Order: sequence, then structure tokens, then C-alpha cells
Amino acid sequence: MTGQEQLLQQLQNLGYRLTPQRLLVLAIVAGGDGHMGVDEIYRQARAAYPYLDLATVYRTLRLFKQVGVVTEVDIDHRLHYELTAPGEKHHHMVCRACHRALNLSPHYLEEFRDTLIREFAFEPDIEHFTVSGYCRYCREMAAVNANAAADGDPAHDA
Amino acid sequence: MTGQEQLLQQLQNLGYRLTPQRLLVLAIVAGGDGHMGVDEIYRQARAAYPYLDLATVYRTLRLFKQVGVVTEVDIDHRLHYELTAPGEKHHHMVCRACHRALNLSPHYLEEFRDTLIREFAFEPDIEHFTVSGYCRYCREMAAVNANAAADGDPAHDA
DNA sequence: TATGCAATCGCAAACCTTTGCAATAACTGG
DNA sequence: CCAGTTATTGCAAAGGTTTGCGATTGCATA
Repeated sequence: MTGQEQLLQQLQNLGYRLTPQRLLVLAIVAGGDGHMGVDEIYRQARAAYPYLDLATVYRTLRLFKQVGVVTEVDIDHRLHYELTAPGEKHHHMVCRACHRALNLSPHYLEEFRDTLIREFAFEPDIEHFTVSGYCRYCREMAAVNANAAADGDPAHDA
Repeated sequence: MTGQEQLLQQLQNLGYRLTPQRLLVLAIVAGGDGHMGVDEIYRQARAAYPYLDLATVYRTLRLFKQVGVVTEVDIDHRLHYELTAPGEKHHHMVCRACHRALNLSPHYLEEFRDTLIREFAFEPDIEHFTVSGYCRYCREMAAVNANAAADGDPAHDA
């Protein structure tokens, strides 16, 4: 708890105000395990304080992210947030099929980052880095299903 | 031209239909230099065929991407497309400040990709890969401006 | 060339996220 | 503890993208 109070204190020092809405959103994100979708955060928040507006949730989350309190993860074009674990930063690998997010240690990105800076003077925004692709399980499942369907099938609108 | 006709032929072989809308969108993307925003594609397309709907443009572009005809680039949360240059594939580095997109040879990603597969059996979707960050020029500009402002300033809503 | 079926289209509405604005409330100083 | 300043809120609307659906049209077949 002290950790969060410190964060709130820091928010205040930066000139931001401590509103019940912000406290609420922080408590919810801190309470959930791992990354939460905005809709879930909103639902939980509303249960406690029905007047809260969705826009406020988005703004609050954006502020928290900017200050470093939470980390933003883009899962299938939806924003998700998790408490930034101090000293245990990690990035994410998000599966395009099952949409699960796996953690990725910064270690694996450092070399890549150094290369971009050295070669192109381009500073990648490693803080909010997400790799999308296919996870172990979905790849295995795809391999199995490949035998069942011969495919070559057309579009079908949506 | 033969290249595009081949692509169209291939589309047809896959069971998709060759509609005037698709031909039009393809021609426009092929005509533009580099990545084009959806709105620009739409505008040009409308000029030639005013009944065309935006949704159709989105669907067409999505289809082209899926088949590999075009490459999708996310620039500041807006979708952009460019013709996939066969044999000259590249990824993108998009600057968070000026929103310019720089090309990045696949070469720089191969090692990273191999690592993820080896360590996590995670197959990153390298085909549509974009790194966001700050480009050389914006970094230089930021360095200059840093001297002018002492900052430490509060939120200010939006 | 006429016929039928499924893919595609246009339209309208929905979805997620951001933004403008007037009203409200958190903090500061007295 | 009160008043003033200004950050923040709720609301409504906009922005970019996707989707459901009935009408249309491409294409294969006869």
C-alpha cells in the first residue's frame, strides 16, 4: 500500500489533483491481476461510483500511463492497463489468435534498441513495446488443424 | 503493370472477385508514392467513382493486406497502406513527434525474431512490424528546445 | 446467352477512443 | 475557515474503423 500512496503523493507533487475518481481507478487497476481492459475497469469503477464517466476513465488511465503509474498494452486494438511493477518492467508479446499477453523481459530488446540508435539515430519507444504474433499454443493448434482442412476458401465478407 | 495483373489473377484464383471498386483502389495505391492514408485513398477513389463507400475501401484494403498485396502501416493511430514491394520488403519506424515513417530492412529484425522463437516458441508477426519512437531530427530539435524551457508544468486537461 | 448462387456493395449503425465546453471541485493563500 | 484560481469532471459529439443487413453483381454453369 505504501507504494501506491507514494505514487499518489508524487502525482500531487507534479501538480495533479487527487480526486476520488483517480483514487478509485488506481485501486481497481491495483486490485486486478495483470492487465485489464478499459471496459472492465469502467464496469468495476461504476459499481462503486455510478456517476463516473467513461471519458474520465480514459483520461485518468492516460494520465497514469504518462506519469508511469500504469503500463498500456494494446491487445487486439483495445487498450489494457496494468500497474507498472517497479524494478520488474517487462514488455508484451500478444497472440493474434487467442489474444493472451505474455511478458517479455527488456533484456531481449536492448540489443535491438541499440542497433536502431547506432544505425539510424532512431530512439525506439521501448517503454511501450508490444510484439504481436502467434503463441506456442495457437501455433500447435494451427498445426493440428492444418491436417483437417484443405482450405483455399474464399472471402465471406466480414 | 504485369505485376499487378498477376496479383489480380492471383486474387481471382483465391476465389475473390474482381470488382471495379477493387481495381480502382489497387490502381490508386499503386499510383501513390509510398504509404497513403485511408482518407486520401478514399478521396482519390471517390473522384473517379463517387458511389464508392468508405467501408468498401476499408474492406478492400484489409483484403489486399491479408493477401499480401499491400502492407499496412499504423501512423499515429491512422491506417496507411503501400504496395508490398516484392523482394524489397521492409518494416517501418514511425516517429511519435513528426509522424514520418522511415523504412527498416528486415535484416535488423531477424535476430530478434529468432530469439523469440527459440526462447518462447512465439512467432512474432514480423510481416506487419512497426516500431514507434523518435527520429533523428525530432531528437535533435528536442535537444535544442530543452535549453529554452525549464518545465515541470502541470496537466492542463487535453 | 440466360440462370443461380455466393461474394461484394452501399448504407446505417455500432464500437472504441478522444475532444470541446460549461459546471464543479481540489488546492492555495489569506 | 473562506474565497479565488484552475485542474478536473460529466456530458455530448466527433473521429477513425468495423459490422449487420438487404440489395446488387461477378462469375460459373448450362
